Amino acid sequence: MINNKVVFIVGPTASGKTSLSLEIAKHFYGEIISADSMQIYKGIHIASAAPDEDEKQGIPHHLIEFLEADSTFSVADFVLLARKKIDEIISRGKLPIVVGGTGLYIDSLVDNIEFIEEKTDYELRSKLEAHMDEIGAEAMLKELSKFDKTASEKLHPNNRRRIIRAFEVYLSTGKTITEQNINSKNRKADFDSLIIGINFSDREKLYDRINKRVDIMLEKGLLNEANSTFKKGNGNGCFQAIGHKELYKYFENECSLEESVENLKRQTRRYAKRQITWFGRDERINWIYPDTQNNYLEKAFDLVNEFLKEV
RNA sequence: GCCUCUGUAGCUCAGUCGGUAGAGCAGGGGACUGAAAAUCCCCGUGUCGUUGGUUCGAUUCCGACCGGAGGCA
Repeated sequence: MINNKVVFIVGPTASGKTSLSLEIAKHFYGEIISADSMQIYKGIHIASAAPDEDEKQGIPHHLIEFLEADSTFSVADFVLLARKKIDEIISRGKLPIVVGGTGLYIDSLVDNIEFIEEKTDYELRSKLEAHMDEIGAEAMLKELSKFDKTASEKLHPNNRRRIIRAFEVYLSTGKTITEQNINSKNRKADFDSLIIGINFSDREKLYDRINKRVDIMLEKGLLNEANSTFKKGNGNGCFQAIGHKELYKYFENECSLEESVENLKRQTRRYAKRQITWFGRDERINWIYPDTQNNYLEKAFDLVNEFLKEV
């Protein structure tokens, strides 16, 4: 009987996911699949904290730095690619380890969310954006309520992006986003998941790590890297990444380097907080705390061992 | 040493003609199904420097003391 088992490692940025995943990969004969919406891109190596060749320690890494900077990408693309990688790794008799901080990607994979065939229609999207600019978000919500009351009641008028998405789905498929969301959960994943979460009991410790990591990024040449994307960004793809856009203000002489760096650190801290909120609601996650458990690595190994023993 | 200004939320500061106080930033909580490192929502109790006095009642008025800034010698 073939065991279809996948280990997930999640947690906020700078919590130590990469090094934990390497330890587990070495110990359990695994390969790593990144579930990170920014590490997929080329050109932001430092800002996205993608592992260097020597950091990878010979462990195969997948879905890292393979997309051009301005390429569009979506959760649906991620799930498709990650599924393929999981199957490949299992067929090689190795353990797939999915590592990342993008909660939406992780959940969609774990819960086997089935996305519809239709690709994103960017033309339709910009038309809808223009339409919203004209008539306003409130009016759009009212229109939405005519065909999808559930969605319209859940959406806040300021959340323009999601209102537009609700229209996109309806106009391109004829089904409401509410229906689609229900249909997307018809089948469970055909693999078993163990989710390990890393977090710090003391948030300040995590924030310290974030601040220090940004300093290290600067030493590694973050300014040069950011300068190479400066003025190329169209707000899509990797240009949304925290790490470059905060420095643009400095390049434009709108603030000092120090202010830019402080802002960059703050944005990263806030991002970590959002990640903690996202993962916090998932009761399947087995949390480990490096700052208060000095045997946290053993604990993680135990979790994986037990998981692999299960039939 | 004397004079003036100042001490209110983690920070910068409002304010109360005496009825125990509120903004911005920081921070916290939450949502999340094709842009997700994105997008969006909600949240302000603090010995009003300390201590005496006046008062029914003081953070607010008066005195002293202790910090801070400036001026005169």
